[in-house]
Amino acid sequence: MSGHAAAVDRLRAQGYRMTPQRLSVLDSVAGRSGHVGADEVWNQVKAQHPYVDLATVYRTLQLLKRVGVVTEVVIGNKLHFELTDQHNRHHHMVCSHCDAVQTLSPAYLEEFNRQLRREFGFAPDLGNLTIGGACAKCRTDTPDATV
Amino acid sequence: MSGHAAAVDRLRAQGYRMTPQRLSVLDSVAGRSGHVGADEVWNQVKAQHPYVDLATVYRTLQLLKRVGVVTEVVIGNKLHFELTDQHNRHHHMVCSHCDAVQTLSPAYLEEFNRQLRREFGFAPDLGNLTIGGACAKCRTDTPDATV
DNA sequence: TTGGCTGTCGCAAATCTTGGCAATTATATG
DNA sequence: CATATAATTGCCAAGATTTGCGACAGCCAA
Repeated sequence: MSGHAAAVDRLRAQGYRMTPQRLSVLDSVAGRSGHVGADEVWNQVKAQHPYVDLATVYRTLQLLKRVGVVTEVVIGNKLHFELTDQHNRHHHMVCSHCDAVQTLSPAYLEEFNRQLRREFGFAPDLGNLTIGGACAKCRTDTPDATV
Repeated sequence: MSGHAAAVDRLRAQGYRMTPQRLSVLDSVAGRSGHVGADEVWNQVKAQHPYVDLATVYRTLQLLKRVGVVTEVVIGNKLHFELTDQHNRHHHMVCSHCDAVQTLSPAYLEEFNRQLRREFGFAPDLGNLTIGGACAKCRTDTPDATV
């Protein structure tokens, strides 16, 4: 729970408040090693605070994302969230056939990132990047990938 | 309209049928230079075939996407579609503040694409890539981008 | 302390998207 | 050209996510 002090600071710094509901949502996301869906979070949160509304969970997840505490990952067509880990940043490669997720080191995109900023003034939020495609196992029946 | 012969062939080749509804949806997407939302497509389709259901539009768009005739682009939290243009492939940079969309040449990602295949056996579907971030105009208040 | 300002919450309604199912229709075949 | 059959549609409803709103609580100024 002490690990949440940083999150509280981050909220405060931007004029937001830490509430029991938000703490509970944060706990839920932090309690998993991988990604969590909003519905899973809700279920866990309700165990502690049965009255919490699903809308609050969604709002909270978006808020935590906005202040950089959690990272959003699009898997299939559901949103998942994971704790933002400054020391182990990574992207995601999601197989569109089997929904398997692999992580990818940011090193692979550094040059790309620089180019976008230099040439377009566009600051990509690559903490948020999810690359769809076919994983090694599912490659067989996939037509030529487009670049 | 003659351009749709290719689309019909593509459907046929995979055992699908061409129907008036589908033709109408295709017309609607083809009639715009940029992206179209499902609701916009629906409105246009209804002008020709008033009885067409929105679900049919969604289903058709997904179908056309599956056979490679249209490309799906996630903008804000809505799905948009555009005609797949083999001769002018591009990616999208979407500003998460103002939802502005810029296109990006695939050239920027060729090396990245090769790397992913070589090192992970992962075939990214980069025809579908959408990069979130902050555009030049909205950059000011954005915290440091993460890579 | 008293107000007032602002952030939050729960609830309900709205928005976007997908799925089930019976009726309809495109297409190959005779 | 009529027929069989499997794909497709419309309609309905549910799922997933977002938004508007009234009520309430914390915090700062006077």
